[in-house]
Amino acid sequence: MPVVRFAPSPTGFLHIGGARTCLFNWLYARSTNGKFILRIEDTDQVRSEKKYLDEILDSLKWLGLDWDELYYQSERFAIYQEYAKKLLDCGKAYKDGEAIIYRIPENAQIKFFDVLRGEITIGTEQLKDQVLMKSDGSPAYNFCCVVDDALMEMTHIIRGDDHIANTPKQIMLYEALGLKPPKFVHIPMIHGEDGSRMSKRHGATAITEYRNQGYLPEAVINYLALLGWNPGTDKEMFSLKTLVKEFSLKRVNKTAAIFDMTRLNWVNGQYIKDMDIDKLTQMIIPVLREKGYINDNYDRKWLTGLIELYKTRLPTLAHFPKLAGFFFTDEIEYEQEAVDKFLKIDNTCDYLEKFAQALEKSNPFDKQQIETNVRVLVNALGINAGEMIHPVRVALTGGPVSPGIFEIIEFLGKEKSISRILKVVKKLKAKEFDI
RNA sequence: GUCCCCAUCGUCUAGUCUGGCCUAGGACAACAGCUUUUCAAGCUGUCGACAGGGGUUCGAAUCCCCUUGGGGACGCCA
Repeated sequence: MPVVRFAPSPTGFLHIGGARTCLFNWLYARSTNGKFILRIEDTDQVRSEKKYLDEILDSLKWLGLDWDELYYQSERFAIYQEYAKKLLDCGKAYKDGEAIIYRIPENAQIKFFDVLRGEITIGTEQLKDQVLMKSDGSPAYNFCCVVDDALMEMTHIIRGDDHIANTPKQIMLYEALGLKPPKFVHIPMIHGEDGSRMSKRHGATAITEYRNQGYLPEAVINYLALLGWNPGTDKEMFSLKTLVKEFSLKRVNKTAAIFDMTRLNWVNGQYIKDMDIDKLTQMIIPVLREKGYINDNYDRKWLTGLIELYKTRLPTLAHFPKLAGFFFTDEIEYEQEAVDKFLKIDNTCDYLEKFAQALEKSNPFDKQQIETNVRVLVNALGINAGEMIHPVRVALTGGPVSPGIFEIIEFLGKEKSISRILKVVKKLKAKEFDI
């Protein structure tokens, strides 16, 4: 039975690259009926923090990646000490103060087989003696990693290819301890736009940031899965469930991938567009609460309808309050450019007043009736509907872009729509828009 | 600097192992059109790549070598 692990260090947030490494391990385990172990590498007592641990665990749960067993290296120091002593006793390691150091054999070639890359060879002249146990009694990474991977009976180590250089060091320790090495699978890293390793300066790297920005876990998973893996078909929408069905290590590639936010946005938008409307509403409610746009008394049915209007326009959940904010506040910020283009036109005031009258007469106040009345008005005036609609849109929303104007008016309501239009007429007459 | 890894459209990639089906396919982006009250969505189309040079072969994106380019590792961090 395959056994794999993800081994984050709680010295920082769960990184987008770490999340993908975790995903590939998890997928391999779940697709092979194997075991997925989460091992917290908290050996650095100073830099490890509870808040990071909590954040990592939360992020994994949010992504839907569950684990079968959980270990903390900080609870296993005695084990590492014991194994270090073995190496000391047989002369393969020596003491330097309190520290225990592994002696690198001279003039040897270390070979190992990487599942993706084939055989990799490194001469031991490249390596320095390795610290096994530090002077403070804590184990060094390459050592406790080997001990744990062996004791936990890992069959495959799937990790970033930045670990290739660690592998020969670890291979030597397996051999020195008489333990059987697992198979190594070094997956490519995720890079930023400039082609270097993804880091903060490339933008958001922590999974929580994406969560806070309104990305859906399904979208993040889908996007990440296709970064370095592909199904060999044109299919590109994958749930965790379908990934489990189709994932294969054989289809993981060797080249680093550049993280493309634009594509993530597209994937996220696809999920939002196709999401169950009630579920989507449920997810947007907290976003609106946080903005102070709604409190406990809101019209759920109205809100659901409104979100329906916007769901094809949302790269992220956070875009909803940005795009539809004018429904929730009367303090409209008028974009100067839109004002200049659509409001500062000869007959605007007259048109707007007539439009308001047409709204007044709309009964019932729904988009069909509103449109009918407006079309009649437009015909009577002998103008194109657009000449009327564009100024109205700016008056109601403050900007030149929105969903269909008649829907907007229906959702805004008769009173608000009319008062906003008349307010703009007033402003125009008072020349308040002139700078 | 030393060692290691990698190399197909701007980006993610298919094709490479098992050479011919590749006048190199798909998706995102960009651009154009349809629709139309704007935007989005949707549909249609356009632009766009085998890093370079040598081999091997009847035939190379695919195999080999070199060059170049990019990345990573060289901690009592993980």
